[in-house]
Amino acid sequence: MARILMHIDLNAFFARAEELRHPGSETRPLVVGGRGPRGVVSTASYPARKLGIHSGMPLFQARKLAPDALFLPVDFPYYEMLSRSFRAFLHRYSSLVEPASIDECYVDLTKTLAASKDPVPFLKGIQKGLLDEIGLKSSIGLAPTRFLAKMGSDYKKPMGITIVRKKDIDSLLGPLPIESFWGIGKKTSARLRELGIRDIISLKRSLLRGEEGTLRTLGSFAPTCLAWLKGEGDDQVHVEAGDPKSISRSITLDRDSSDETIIKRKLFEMSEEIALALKSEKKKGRTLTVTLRDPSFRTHSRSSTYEKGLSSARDIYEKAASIFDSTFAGSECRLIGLGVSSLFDPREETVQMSFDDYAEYEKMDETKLLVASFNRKLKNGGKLMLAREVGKDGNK
DNA sequence: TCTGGGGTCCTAGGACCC
DNA sequence: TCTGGGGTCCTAGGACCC
Repeated sequence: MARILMHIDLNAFFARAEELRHPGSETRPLVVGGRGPRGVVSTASYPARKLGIHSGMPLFQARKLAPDALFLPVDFPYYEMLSRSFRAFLHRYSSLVEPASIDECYVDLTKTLAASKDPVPFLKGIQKGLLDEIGLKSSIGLAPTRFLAKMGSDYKKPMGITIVRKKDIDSLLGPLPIESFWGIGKKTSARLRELGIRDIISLKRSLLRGEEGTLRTLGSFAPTCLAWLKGEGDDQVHVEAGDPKSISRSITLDRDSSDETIIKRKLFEMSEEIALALKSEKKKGRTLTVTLRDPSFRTHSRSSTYEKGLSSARDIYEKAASIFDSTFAGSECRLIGLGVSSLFDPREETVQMSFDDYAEYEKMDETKLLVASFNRKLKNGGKLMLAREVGKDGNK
């Protein structure tokens, strides 16, 4: 049976959050942005957007466009708090709520709305509740798949409600510019435009015809795009947050530098933060990557993998410094970054086979050998067991 | 005074193994 | 001896999203 999914997006979330604690600011342009001489706009309020200010724009440009706007620094802990209220609010309507980012959620409303002929009043109730109780503005998409629900919530902002039924895909989404397709960004849309594909319906037609250029441009994404535009594809809402795949920190220096003491101090600070984050996730990381952005904005990275994994700030820093010394020493640096990936849970790690283990291994029957070979492949993900062994070990 | 920061996923080439 | 063919892991870079 078709599912009924809602995607709900908080409109200009950071800017709205600041309006709530700066009474009287709602009618004037408000810009939330980073610090320092190289800061960029994080979120612009709607009045600020009217002046041409948008996310990612350097702050000095935004100041030129709107010298009288209210410029405020990003305050993540405050937005996180509002985001928690937002999610708690949604849980009143469904137990199946999946946060997609700090300001958006997917909600499975199949049970709630299956019998409903007109879901609009229900959705308006959600919007009104959010606005009255928390002060947040939202837009909503309702559809049978995640992609269509997401496209729906983007269709009309702020405070929009868009229902994307399978039969309405072409008429509703067809005329939208190719840039608005979720997953197709600047580079790909520019290439598609060169092929004459300017809107979503021409993309769909081109995919249906199997045109070479389009298939080549989209690569492995092509079949997914076509499925999405047919109303197929992912319709699952995942309640449990997945484990992180990587943890990283980076900092853009106020001005370019090749000063080793400055850069190494940054590496050290980032090592400490990463170690802390790893600890709270109860993870270790096997691969360490040092990233450097040069003054011409080109990004370079060097990574190294350590079989036993890294977790302490000291280990991370020592390895990071050695990677830096061997490849980037003396380089002029705009941004320095550090990250760990190939994360694993050390408690689930299978141990190196000892000689005794090996003797045991020799005596195993064929099924056990198969299990053992699986376990060797499951490098960082737990351990496969024979059913009859499960009880023996206590749990899992 | 151009262009933040934290993520995910994909690609392509090389090493290594069977 | 003109050159196999998977499969997996690692690395570097890129596209994209919020």
